[in-house]
Amino acid sequence: MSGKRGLVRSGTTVDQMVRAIADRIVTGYLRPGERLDEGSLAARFDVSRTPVREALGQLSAMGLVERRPNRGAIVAVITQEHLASMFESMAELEAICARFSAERMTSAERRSLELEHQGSARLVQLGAEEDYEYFNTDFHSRLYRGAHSTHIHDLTVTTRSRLAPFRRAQFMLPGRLAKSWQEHDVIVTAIMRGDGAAAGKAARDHVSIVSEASAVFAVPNPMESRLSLSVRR
Amino acid sequence: MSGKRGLVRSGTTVDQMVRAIADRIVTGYLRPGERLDEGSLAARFDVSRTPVREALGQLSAMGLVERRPNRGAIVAVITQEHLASMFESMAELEAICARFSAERMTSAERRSLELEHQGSARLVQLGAEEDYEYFNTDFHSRLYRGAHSTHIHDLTVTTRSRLAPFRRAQFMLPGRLAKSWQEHDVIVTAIMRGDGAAAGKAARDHVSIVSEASAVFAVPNPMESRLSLSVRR
DNA sequence: CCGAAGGCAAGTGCATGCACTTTTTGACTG
DNA sequence: CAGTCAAAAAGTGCATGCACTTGCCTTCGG
Repeated sequence: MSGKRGLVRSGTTVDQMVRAIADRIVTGYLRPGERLDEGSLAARFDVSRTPVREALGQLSAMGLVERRPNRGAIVAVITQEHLASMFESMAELEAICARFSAERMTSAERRSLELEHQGSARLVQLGAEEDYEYFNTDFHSRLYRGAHSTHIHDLTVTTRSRLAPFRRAQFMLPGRLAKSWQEHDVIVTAIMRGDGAAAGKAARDHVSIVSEASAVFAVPNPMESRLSLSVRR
Repeated sequence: MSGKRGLVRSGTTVDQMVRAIADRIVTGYLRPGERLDEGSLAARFDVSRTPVREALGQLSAMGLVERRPNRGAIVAVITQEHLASMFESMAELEAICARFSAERMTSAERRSLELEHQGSARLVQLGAEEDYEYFNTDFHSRLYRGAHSTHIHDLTVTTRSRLAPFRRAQFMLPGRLAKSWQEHDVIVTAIMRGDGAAAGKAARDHVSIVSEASAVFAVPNPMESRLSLSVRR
């Protein structure tokens, strides 16, 4: 090995590669359809191709990249249809989490949720988009954890991360912050009074609205992004 | 390479390994906690360690195996708690599929579902456990597909496969076949009349019952299965 | 007889190399 | 000048090798 790795964090090299690549995909730095060349990635991270290959395999198992035998890997291309399906699933998963949260959250969790939610009102007034986005992620995480079910939690988190590249679009819409807060408010209120059905419905509606906002920005046709990559080279 | 592989089916070597190992885990041939030695697996399938490692990585990403850095891989050990969480998720996912099926199945799908379901009554009368199990898998697959949502379908299928090792126990209970058929019947009836809510509830209840039946057979403590492996060597 | 230290065997983690497949390129032909 | 074909280039798939880590077992001091 050529000494210590460049950007070491923790875990094995493969784990680091998985995180590094997943990060770049989820944040949109690597675009759907973009070619993932083993050699280049290996050079880029200063490792051999072996761990890169393993990382790509795992990412492919997670659905973040697509692997065509003998023809390399690309960042997973998501069709309009599949995207809709993922948002739909997300809405259902959030609904489940909200419902369970309403039924199962400890009083400490409830207090904390409400407190944070009320605090976020300030961010809306200030129009602090970025801070609100940060809070928003936290808010949803609380719901996932509040369901007190590790597997539901995992399914939801994974689905959410796969949707991440498509969510960024939503905040470009005017008045989005206030709207989002209102929707959160309905969810929180339902949870506070232990009304699972209402919390579930509110959460589902919340996601559905985000979904509609994002759909507009989705890639209409896989071909497009596939073409764009040749430019990059 | 040492000529053609022993048990070739299709795809790359790694894919075959993933399927082969996943199969052995899901069917219970490999037991939770059992050691997965790279060298032995490589010898067993007559490949080098490289594809075995990749396969284990992917299986770990899928949650079927657990990898401890520098300390090898074992078949994922599922705690009582996590198992409960998975059954719970499964119930919710099945509920979603049933609800969507009730709302979205084409008339051809409905007809076919009902036909197959009615046909399975014979298997119950005959007490054909194995055949019924085969039909049962098919029945549920129809519901998953009937939801017309690829992502929900995927989530459900993966969760189901992870639960597979724990489901085998259910048919040991007497009168299980008739009970299962009755439960299916409620689901089918609700789907036929397009009643999503009823179909969802029925499907959820159906899984919950299986869950209770299986829980009894689950490993009470991870330690136990971890110990059993040393015997096998 | 118990426990710590050290060495050994087994096994993992990654780099490298070679065979094979796909893609590209460029000369040649109709 | 477009189309075809072959050879080179690029890139993937797997095997092999070596360094390192872990767990075990021996050995020695207490």
